[in-house]
Amino acid sequence: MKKTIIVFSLLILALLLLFQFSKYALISGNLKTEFVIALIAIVFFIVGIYINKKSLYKNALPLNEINHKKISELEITEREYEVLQAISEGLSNREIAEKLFLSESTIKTHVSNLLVKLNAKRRTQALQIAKDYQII
Amino acid sequence: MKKTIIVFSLLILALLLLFQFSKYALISGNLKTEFVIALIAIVFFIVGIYINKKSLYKNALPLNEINHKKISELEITEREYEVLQAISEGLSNREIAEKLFLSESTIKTHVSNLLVKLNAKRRTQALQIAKDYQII
DNA sequence: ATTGAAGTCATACTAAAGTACCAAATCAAT
DNA sequence: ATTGATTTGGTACTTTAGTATGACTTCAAT
Repeated sequence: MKKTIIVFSLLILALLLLFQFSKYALISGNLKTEFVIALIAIVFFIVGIYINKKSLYKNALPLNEINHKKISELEITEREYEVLQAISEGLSNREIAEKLFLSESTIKTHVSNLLVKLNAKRRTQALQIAKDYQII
Repeated sequence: MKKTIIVFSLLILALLLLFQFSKYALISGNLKTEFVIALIAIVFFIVGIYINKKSLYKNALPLNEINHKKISELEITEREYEVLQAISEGLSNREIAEKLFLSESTIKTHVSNLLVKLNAKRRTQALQIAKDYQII
């Protein structure tokens, strides 16, 4: 917020200077009218783009971030979450076991627990629900 | 593409008119210099915001649209695609059969064909690949 | 020191998914 | 009218997924 104030103050200051400069330049006849107009146009054009970009990236883009609150809300543990991510990669239980250096039994346990916690009947449904919650 | 050309042509035309108008206004002394400068600044400011918004929404936001080309490239049929969508909703083969008023056998056939076409070993992997291709 | 949560693994089972192969109906395009 | 792609469905089979239950270990917190 402080940063925004400073930036805008500097911006207004710069614009005032530009106004004064352009008036002086026109009156004294050192510069052509076209040039001054073009300069002003370019400066405001860039300012418009800059301000718009800032506001768009900050407000309009809800860049799907992971909802860590929801993960702990659902009481999903570290290991279970790792397994969930592996499922979303399309791995089988055996492949997940190999990836995490665990037995297939352990993966099955984790998957079962995940299904209960996500209130899902299948791993594909778990994926759909997890995406809904934005936890993957 | 045609629309873009028309819009930009009109824009350039408008700007040329503005240039001429401002030059005339300044020379004839009907308007104050500040007013003309402010007018130009505002116009270009708005144009800057407008152009930037357009380009941002079209380029920076990969607003996950479905890649229909890829679907036909993979030779995925209508029915198969319906089944793929149902899988992504987390449905079982039996549930998909009920939803589409088909037998479970038929769904299994479609799923098998989908797995071949998507080069996947499992339905979860099919989902991951389909998302990669942006076809779901 | 005890408790409780997390993680690991096994057995035995049922359910669902997936494969292979075949057969038949539909339907648009030549 | 025939062809070829799509769609539907069946049987028989193998593989994978998921459940239920129990046991053991670790490790942080009381």
